[in-house]
Amino acid sequence: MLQQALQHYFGYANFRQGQEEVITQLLEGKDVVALLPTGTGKSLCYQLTGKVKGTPVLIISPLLSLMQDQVNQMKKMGFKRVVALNSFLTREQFTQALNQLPHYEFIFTSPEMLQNELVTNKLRAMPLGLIVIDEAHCISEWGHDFRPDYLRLQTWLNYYNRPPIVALTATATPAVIADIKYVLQMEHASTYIAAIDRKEIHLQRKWFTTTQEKVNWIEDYVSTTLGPGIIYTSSRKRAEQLAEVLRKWHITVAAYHGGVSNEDRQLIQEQFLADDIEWIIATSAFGMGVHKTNIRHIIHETMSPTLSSYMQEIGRAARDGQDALATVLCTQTDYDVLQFLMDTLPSEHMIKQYYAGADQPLRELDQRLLAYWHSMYRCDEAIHYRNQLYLSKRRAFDATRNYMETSACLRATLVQYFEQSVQVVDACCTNCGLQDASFKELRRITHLSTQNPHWTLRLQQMLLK
DNA sequence: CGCCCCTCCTGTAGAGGAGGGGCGGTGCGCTACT
Repeated sequence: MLQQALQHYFGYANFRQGQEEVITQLLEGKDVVALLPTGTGKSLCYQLTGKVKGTPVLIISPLLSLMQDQVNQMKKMGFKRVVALNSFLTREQFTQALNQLPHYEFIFTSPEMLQNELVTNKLRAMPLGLIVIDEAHCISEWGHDFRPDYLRLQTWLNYYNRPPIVALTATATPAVIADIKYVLQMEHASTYIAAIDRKEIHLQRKWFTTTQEKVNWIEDYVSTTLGPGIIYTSSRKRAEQLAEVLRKWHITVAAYHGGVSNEDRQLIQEQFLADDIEWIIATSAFGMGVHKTNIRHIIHETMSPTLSSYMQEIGRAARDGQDALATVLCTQTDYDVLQFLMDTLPSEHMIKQYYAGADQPLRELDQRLLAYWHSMYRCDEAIHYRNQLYLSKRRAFDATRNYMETSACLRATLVQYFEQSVQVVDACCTNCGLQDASFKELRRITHLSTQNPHWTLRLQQMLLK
């Protein structure tokens, strides 16, 4: 029966890993948290459920660009009644979309938009068949210290007769899954968890004494190695600087970060997808919704603050199943940068001042978090919450530090953070006999993507060194 | 931590160095202004 629906609406004969299990549970009216690897068709889970139930589906998505992509993709597939309710719409378009909301089969929106009373009233008045939280790890990753509207979902979803919820993600620790269930008010949800280990991604770690040595290494490596690849940096400025350095080698690169305009970001992403840009130098802004299959290298100029974000960032490589190399470059001073990036919570003093109504200069982010806490907690509760949050960030940081220092298998260290087991393969990482950036290893990795005509040129450059 | 920007100092004119201070990452929607 479900198989027939799959054939009828999508033209596929068989389900992929996890899809049938998730859809079956949803059709039985259960809530589901599904950790499915990227590229296994997460969106089919809610698309087919919506079609079978014949009632509108609400999809809560973290990025406007992601919504736009999915709407376009669904329209291409022949779904006509699809809308993205967000700030891209003009006032007129917005009013019109709102008035016709019950006529749509799939409604995409942001957690922020759900704080709009008109939107909420409209959605409550219509018979939703399913609520989807796309990229659900954002609840945990962003909700607590960046986008509190993710946590406001807890209140929003608490209404009589709400439809089943499915939370979809590709990367989540058991703690994050517990947090997702708590915020979404679905403690009894079924959980589908796929293995997250990606043995085709080899892990390399390199230590340096100065930042300049890292830059030299990157210059040397990228100028002799074919992409496509992504270099993650810890600041916008450094991304721009590195891009500048690499341009001197006539490599097609682009810097991508929060300071780049929306139009340029879209252009860069399209060019990267089309192999017109070979290397992207980016902050953590880059990656979500990038469905490029042949990424061969992920280099971290500075380690990600958490192993969850590291896993997500390297997980963008090798979606075609061929080998890829993820390299993290480390110096002692990185710890301070990482700690700085984690220690951004409002202080206890700020909380007390805020609750006392005292005038104090606040950064916009602190203002936002304090306003949220004030709406939810008493002063002592807010302080307690803040300190708990600090401790959990501390623990996450300790795990990151351990990855940077351990002499154990890097893959095992990473996968164990997600409380899963690992299948160690030969030369899986620096600590298991992977050749570090020796000439031979470079050539082997380079050899994996030889379709690019520049390849022979690059080889000559390497041989001349 | 390391970096960049700003101010101050020097000693009478201008630029360059010292030193203090702040910043560093992720996005939505809205409003006021061009």
